[in-house]
Amino acid sequence: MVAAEAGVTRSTVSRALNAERDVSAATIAHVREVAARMGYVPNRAAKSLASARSMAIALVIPEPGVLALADPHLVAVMAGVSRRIEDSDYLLNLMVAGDSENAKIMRYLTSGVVDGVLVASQHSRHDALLHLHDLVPVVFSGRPTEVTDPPNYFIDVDNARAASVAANHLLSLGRRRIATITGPEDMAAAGDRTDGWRAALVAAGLPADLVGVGDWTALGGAAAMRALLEAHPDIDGVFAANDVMAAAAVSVLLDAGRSVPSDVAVVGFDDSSAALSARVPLTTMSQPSEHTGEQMADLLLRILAGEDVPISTVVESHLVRRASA
Amino acid sequence: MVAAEAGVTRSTVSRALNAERDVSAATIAHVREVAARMGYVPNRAAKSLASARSMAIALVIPEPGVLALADPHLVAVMAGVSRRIEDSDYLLNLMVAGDSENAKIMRYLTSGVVDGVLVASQHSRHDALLHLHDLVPVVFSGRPTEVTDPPNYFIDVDNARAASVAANHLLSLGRRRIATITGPEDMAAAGDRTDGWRAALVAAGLPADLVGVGDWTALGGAAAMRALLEAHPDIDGVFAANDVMAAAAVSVLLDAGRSVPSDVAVVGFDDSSAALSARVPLTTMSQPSEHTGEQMADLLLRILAGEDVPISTVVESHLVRRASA
DNA sequence: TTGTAAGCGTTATCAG
DNA sequence: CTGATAACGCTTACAA
Repeated sequence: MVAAEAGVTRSTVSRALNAERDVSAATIAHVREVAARMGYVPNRAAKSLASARSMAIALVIPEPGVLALADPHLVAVMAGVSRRIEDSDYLLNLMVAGDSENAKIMRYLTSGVVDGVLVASQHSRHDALLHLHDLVPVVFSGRPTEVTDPPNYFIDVDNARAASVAANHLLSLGRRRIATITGPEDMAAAGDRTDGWRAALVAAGLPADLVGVGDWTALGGAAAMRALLEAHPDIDGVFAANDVMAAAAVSVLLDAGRSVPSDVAVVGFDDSSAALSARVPLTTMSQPSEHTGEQMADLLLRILAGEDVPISTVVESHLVRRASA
Repeated sequence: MVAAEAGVTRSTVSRALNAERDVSAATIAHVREVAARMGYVPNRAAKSLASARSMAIALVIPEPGVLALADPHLVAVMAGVSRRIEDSDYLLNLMVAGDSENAKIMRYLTSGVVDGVLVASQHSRHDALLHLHDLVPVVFSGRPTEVTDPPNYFIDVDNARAASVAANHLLSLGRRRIATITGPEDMAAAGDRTDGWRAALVAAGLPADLVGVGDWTALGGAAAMRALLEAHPDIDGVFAANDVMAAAAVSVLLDAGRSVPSDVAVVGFDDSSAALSARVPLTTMSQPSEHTGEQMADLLLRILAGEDVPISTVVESHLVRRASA
């Protein structure tokens, strides 16, 4: 460590640069001055090897790149995480994990380069992530697909309840043939929303038979809507599990000559930017996406600091009325 | 290293796990079997400290989080990078760098945790990145704002030429009051596009006075369009420096009662997803965004492998005609 | 408050 | 082909 040319030993330099304690103020100032002048940057690998901490946190998005980043909810979660981590001492590593490189990522996450892991949007096919917490603290956004023995920390809305609220709103509008466009079947949040929608219809004495499986994307949502409409032209209400699919559904409906909301009322989920840029502004279930991200980061930071935190945190969701329903 | 319990020394384990050479096939098989059984994951910090390589690459997006991820061009670049890196031995670290944490990021990039850096969307206010290549190989997407002494590697379209093509297309449509909505003034690509637009108008003997400054975002594009329209109601053509702003401009025009393209013709840039989801499908200058990402990654990988590569790589752009012009 | 010295978990050099 | 042994650059008791 060349900075020892400041007239002191490496230990002192280390202390001056990090601890701020057990060193005289004068030494601190001097060492820092010299370090700055020499453009010294501590080697992070050596640092974490010696201290057994990396001061880095990984945010894992287990989705093929492009897909994930087209989802405003996920992007907002990322922004929240990023903001909260920024003003901590930790550094954020964003990893968009396509299916292929899952093993690679797992190896990375367990190799000691990160002190904690944040997982957004977990699918059941990525169940390795569920057991990652044996080796490093993990916080999920969205209920994990499986309850593990030491349970996983997570932040989520009450998806089933929120979906029921959405379905009930459509019912209160007098709709009787209410379909749902779901998220991917291997995600807990998606399943919960479908369950909530079904419960509301059943409670109203209606059959819950109109289900189109989507995948959060506009393409998937449009395809589901088209199939639904063709098989059941009498549809008069749609609850889509996110705004992106809802917006796509609105497009399909309009193109098919139906008016929204008079012929078919549509409710989305997320209250994301997609809700406002849809051809008909969407009525939707709000979800504090960015706040969720901040909460995830905050929780992890606290776990890392040794605090005790609750396993699950429920964030609020409520109906936001706009033009589509 | 517990795996030494396989009956050999650490050295042999290391060789068996990495090199595949200087070890007998039998030993390799045995060691790997034991390692797998024990769930052994090499410590990455120790590894890079000893080998002086991290096998990681950083992709830096020097934009405040949300902004960047709302830009389909950037997202596509990211996807391309990600794809190319995935099937290399390197690991990708995505860092969205808000203004605040610039120093933090610079320290990270120079601390030896990454072997190379990819920079998307560089602004002149982030000029520290321009000199990063003294310490670690760097490849930019988009011409850097400044020519440094050892020059920086970059991939870009010929922005000025492409902008001229766009402006000339509007001219060929008989438009005479052609405005431009620019990108942020501190980005080279944005400036080049404005220059190209200006050159075309001047060559046609027209004044190039209608300039609205945008920032790549829908909000910025809409604001610029509104201001332009108010100050110059006679506008009959608009060249927006990206599709997102072009789409926003179309919205503003329609809401102001102008029809597109009859009253005002609009040309965008990128040929991104935004071009198709605009209220009037956009005529735009294509840019192979995802390919650009792949090229960036490829170039860096080759530099890392010790190959000689060209400083600048120009990718193709051409006019894509749709409804808006 | 500062120095000394022992690691941290790997790779790499050099013998054997 | 394999085993010792010395780094890698830093932190951290433990002494001084």
